[in-house]
Amino acid sequence: MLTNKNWNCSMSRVLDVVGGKWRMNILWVINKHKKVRFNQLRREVEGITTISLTRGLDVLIENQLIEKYDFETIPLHTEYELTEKGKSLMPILRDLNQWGKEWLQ
Amino acid sequence: MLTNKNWNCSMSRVLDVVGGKWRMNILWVINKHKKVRFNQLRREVEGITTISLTRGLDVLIENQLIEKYDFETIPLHTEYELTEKGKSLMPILRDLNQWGKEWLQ
DNA sequence: CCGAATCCTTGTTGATACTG
DNA sequence: CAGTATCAACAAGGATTCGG
Repeated sequence: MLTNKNWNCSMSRVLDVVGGKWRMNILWVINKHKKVRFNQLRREVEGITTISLTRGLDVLIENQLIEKYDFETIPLHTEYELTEKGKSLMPILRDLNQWGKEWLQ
Repeated sequence: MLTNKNWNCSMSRVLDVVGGKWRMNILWVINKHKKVRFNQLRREVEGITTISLTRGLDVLIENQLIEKYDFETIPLHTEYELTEKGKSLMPILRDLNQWGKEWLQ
């Protein structure tokens, strides 16, 4: 998404990680539940499709904001959970959300 | 960009406004100068082209985060400045930037 | 149940050239 | 100086189908 490395602030990297259409919302819902399974996530992030959810989770895992736990059972069972890094972003997400409520009706 | 209206938080609208590739950086530079002209902005937002700058400014003006002042002289002279709404976002941008520095090397 | 693979549509960004 | 017009390239998102 973003490639320019010469900026004088870290905003570009931040948006690389959480700037997509769904990613902040995915984080939001995971945070609400602490641990959450794939299909529950899909139900609660309203409007998301399985592929967008998969891609969003992939990016968040790559950047270590969340962790995936794979129980190798049949049927499959996976859980997603915030890492410390992910948790450290939540206060800012709350502020952003609050700002949106106050200023964007 | 974003169209889903049913989310249980305002994140989607926030990203509509400031989620683009350059927009937070444009805000950042405008804030640094208080008032700034087009070409100065283009020089300081490193890597941006005139068209991307124009588009970014348009979105920010539409959403009333910045204001444009047009001095109808020859040669042309314009200035951009943050509105109260734009200023109200700056603390959060600072936090995001700081988070990026701490967690994304 | 939890996804991956494929194919397709749309949105975003950019290069270049040009204008009042 | 401060943009616009046009065209091109690519990334993001989505529908559907398939598999362990």
